[in-house]
Amino acid sequence: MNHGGTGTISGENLLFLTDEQLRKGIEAMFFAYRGFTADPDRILAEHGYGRAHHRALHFVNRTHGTTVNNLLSVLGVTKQSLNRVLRTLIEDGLVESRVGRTDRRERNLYLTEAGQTLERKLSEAQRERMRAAYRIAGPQAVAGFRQVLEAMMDDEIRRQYLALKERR
Amino acid sequence: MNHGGTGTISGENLLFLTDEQLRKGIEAMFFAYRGFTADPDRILAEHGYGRAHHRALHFVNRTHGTTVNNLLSVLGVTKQSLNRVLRTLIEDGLVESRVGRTDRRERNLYLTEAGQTLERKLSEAQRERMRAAYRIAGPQAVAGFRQVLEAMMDDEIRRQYLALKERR
DNA sequence: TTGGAATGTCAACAAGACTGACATAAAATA
DNA sequence: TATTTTATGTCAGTCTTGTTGACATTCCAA
Repeated sequence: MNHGGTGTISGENLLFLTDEQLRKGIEAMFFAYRGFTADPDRILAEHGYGRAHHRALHFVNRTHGTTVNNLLSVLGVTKQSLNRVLRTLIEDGLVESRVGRTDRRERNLYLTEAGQTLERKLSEAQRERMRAAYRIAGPQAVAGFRQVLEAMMDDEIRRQYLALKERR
Repeated sequence: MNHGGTGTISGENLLFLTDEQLRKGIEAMFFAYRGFTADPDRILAEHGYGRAHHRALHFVNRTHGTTVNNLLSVLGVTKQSLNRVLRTLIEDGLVESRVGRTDRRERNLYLTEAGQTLERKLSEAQRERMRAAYRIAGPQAVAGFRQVLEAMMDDEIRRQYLALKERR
């Protein structure tokens, strides 16, 4: 059985990919994702919302005026599922849905003042944890973190992620 | 507005932590987790199972003879929720539940042959994606990846993760 | 020996995902 | 112009997986 060190000397590239190393990565991903969502989850619960609402708020804020269809492909859920979430957010006055100018079938989505307030609160909590993790791990680790995550995405999703990443 | 480079020169440690950088990390985490679960999800669906079953199989395999209580704290769900999943796995002959020897209130959990077969199939699919991502990103990136993930966990969870990590 | 604590099971419910069917309005096209 | 396609929304029903509450069993310590 190979040792499991994370040496950087070339030649270890093969030894490196043991099932043990991979398993650790898998478990780290599982446990870290729990931490990743923990803080927003607490805030959402206070408001009677769930993770689905957070995702919608995040991406509406991210791309002001996005259409429902656009949001669907980013979130990777069905329109029925998204619609339920979106409807409550609109009813509660956090999201505004305007009929499209050029194509009146479309709905352009925007956050209201209240929506922006909640979104900021959620993302600030999530950023704070990410910031702490980044500080502990250091710049070089962060670069590696993002590289591995990007390589882990499905091709189609990575395309969307990269397009989104460059915006603004 | 600061530039967003991931430079390694010391002194950039502060510039580095812009909201933009943090947001990219957050979105990368979100999209990557989808990829992370995609392959097992497909296999599970064929068998009529969900992610909860995968998690149970993984950790029962990981720590043979573990108790229900032990599993609960690792998985972070209620015992009732876990019990439903566990019951179907036992009924389907993938998991065996033996009354504890020293404490007969406890149940010790084991994978059967069939359980091991499915677990291997699932973890092999997940490892394969992780392996591909690791290969693309390189050894140094992987080290950083794990460092950031570990820093992102809740303290209690990290404690469990590290204890689990050292096993075997 | 008895009452509390630990462990596990059963029942009922809720959130949020899914599919399928269908309605409406608008755009695109034949 | 008539027809088809597209974008969106809604209703109904199902499934997974989380929740709480109630309860049975077992162990241990007062």
